[in-house]
Amino acid sequence: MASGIRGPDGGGAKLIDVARLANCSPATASRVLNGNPRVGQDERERVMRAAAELGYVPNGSARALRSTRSRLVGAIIPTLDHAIYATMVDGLQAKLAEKGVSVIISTSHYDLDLELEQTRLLVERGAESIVLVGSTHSAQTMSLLDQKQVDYVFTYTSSVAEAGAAIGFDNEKAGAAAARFLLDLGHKRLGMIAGITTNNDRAKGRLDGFLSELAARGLDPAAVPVVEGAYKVESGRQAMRSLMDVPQPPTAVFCGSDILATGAIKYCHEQGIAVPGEVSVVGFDNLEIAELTSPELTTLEVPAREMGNLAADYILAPAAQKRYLRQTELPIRIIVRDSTGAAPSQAH
Amino acid sequence: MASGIRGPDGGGAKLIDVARLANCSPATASRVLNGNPRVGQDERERVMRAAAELGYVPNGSARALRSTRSRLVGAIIPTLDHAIYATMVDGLQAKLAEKGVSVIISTSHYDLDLELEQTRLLVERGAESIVLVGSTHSAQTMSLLDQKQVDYVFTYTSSVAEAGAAIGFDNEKAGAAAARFLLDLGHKRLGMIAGITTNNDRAKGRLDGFLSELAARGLDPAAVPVVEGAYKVESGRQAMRSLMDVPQPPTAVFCGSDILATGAIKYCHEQGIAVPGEVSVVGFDNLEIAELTSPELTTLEVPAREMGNLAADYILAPAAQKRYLRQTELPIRIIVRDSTGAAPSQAH
DNA sequence: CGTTGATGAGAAAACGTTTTCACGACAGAA
DNA sequence: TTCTGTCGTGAAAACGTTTTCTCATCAACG
Repeated sequence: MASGIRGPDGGGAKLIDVARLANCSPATASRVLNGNPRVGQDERERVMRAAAELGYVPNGSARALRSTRSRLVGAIIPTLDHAIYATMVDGLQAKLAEKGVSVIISTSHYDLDLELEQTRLLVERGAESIVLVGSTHSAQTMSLLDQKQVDYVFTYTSSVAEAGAAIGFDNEKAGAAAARFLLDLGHKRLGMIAGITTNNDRAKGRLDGFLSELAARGLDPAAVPVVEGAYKVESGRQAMRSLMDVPQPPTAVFCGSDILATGAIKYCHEQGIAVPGEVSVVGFDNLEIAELTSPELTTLEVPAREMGNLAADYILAPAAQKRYLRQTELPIRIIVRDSTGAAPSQAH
Repeated sequence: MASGIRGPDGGGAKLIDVARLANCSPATASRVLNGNPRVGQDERERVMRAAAELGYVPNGSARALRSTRSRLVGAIIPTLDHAIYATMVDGLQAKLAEKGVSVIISTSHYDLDLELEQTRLLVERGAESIVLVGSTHSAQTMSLLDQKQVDYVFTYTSSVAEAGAAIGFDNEKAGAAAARFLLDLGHKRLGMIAGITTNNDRAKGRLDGFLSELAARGLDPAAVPVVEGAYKVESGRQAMRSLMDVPQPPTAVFCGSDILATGAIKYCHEQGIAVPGEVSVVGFDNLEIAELTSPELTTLEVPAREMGNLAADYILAPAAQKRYLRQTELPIRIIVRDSTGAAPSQAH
């Protein structure tokens, strides 16, 4: 009881215990542990040894409180159940972990009010930056971030806000690229299975880009059948049915996600509709499953991991460099496989 | 400059600002905001109004420091790139978020030393509980958790440590169930494509369970061909080749993951090997892709989301109840689809 | 030899909460 | 009336760091 020093068994040695054992002040111990160079060689070694001996683990809350740097980043994504988001977070986390920054994750389920709540919680936790998906967010969310001076990054989009960054791609260009690809194959009757566009600028962008490219090529966008569906195989299947079960079905269908495309192809199999013989199908995302369907899926590649990596780079960049990184538009490649082909010659 | 109160524009109103505006002490303001009932109705309302007006967001670091409760949980998984883990985390996060608890995520890439490092970081951040995958962890990791009194939960396993909890299933039983299923179909020549078993008690358990069930049924486990592969489609494909490209190939192959099984089936397609005509294939996980292969995949269902949910329940449970929840073994269902069938009649 | 500047170290304040303690008011019991 | 107990409130300590001062010491310089 004589000594106030808690042993390694005590549940938690504190900085002052390290200092005592190293025979120096807490200030010096702190400097050593934070790599501050203004400290002598012998002190440094004594402190390091003491810290190791006590199994010292700093208290992050105290550190964050005093230094106002939490080394915490928040990420709010719609769901982890979709590989496209999980992979982005994986890339984000991997890059940040290298620099000792941790990621708090939360899911919004495409609900902007929930997103606001999650944002508030992340700000409360001291997140220094927050990664968001897309560019559509509630005004309150944005003003909260603004007010609390929390840096933020939009992903999966290239449209940047006044502040913050956008690391992603242009969904409209992507939709247009899909249209162009199918038109160049000679298709005249096109359709689209889009993701739910409500509060989802990515799904909306792909749809808009697709339709305006068709318009630019002289087709009437109003005549193009469009069905929206949640990102589930089954909704892709049903959407395909409503698209195909008409007198003059489309000869090419662009899907806002590989999941939807997979469902669409599944429906074709069931109905004996030849892909790409009767109908070409284009997906979006280039998930692992795109290589598993038969025929293998033509799709647009989304650089999910790369967005995560680049978001991390932006977050870690010194303030001076941020302005050069804040708007990063990644190219979208089209991966041509076997689910697309030339338009069938007029059958009807 | 007269007032010390920072407006909502100031970047951050503090508790004392709220108190001033509400004309009370910080102590009272704190009590109100934490739902402490011992405070008058009128005070309560004044504080709530003041907090709302200032857009007050508490400082989590200060709160955690003083109260020693961070409301933070850590999760260390091998990778987010595998749906089985991403879904578990999704389930975990969803349940915890309901109670205002945040999840810090980090990935170990199946490396126990990396895991130790991540653990240290999570402890430093003040994580009150840590969710781990499997039951194989470095001694240092376990002693660190023990020493710092951090509660922990193993998942994807049913083997519990001295302390902490295990929420999962018995991988050996699962492997045995797969063996039994195939044996009952009349198969005599079995093979297995396992995940990498190094440092992976789940992969090892499935393999062990599979082999010992075969032994129990009179087959020689040493004669059963086993190939290990990383959880990639391509390694499943290659593994299947080395299994099938022999004089007397197995008539049934158990794969430690649907990903591997998918690769196996892909190889069979390429080689014109009939599934399940010539060889039956069983997967593991019941991923979404199990319904997308042709034939659709027979597989063992892993309750990933449920494990996440139950881990959250355990973490949130009051200490008194924890002992009843700490060992939860979930049943493993076998989902019979079309990739399995009776053993072919002797051909050779 | 006195002055200056750089260097290494410690004392103490500060970060923004929560919590303990103490106190006054007020109600009910004696 | 006086005592006892409950209730609502505030003052101040405490949480474990980092950071700002301040102060020696010592080398270099004029």
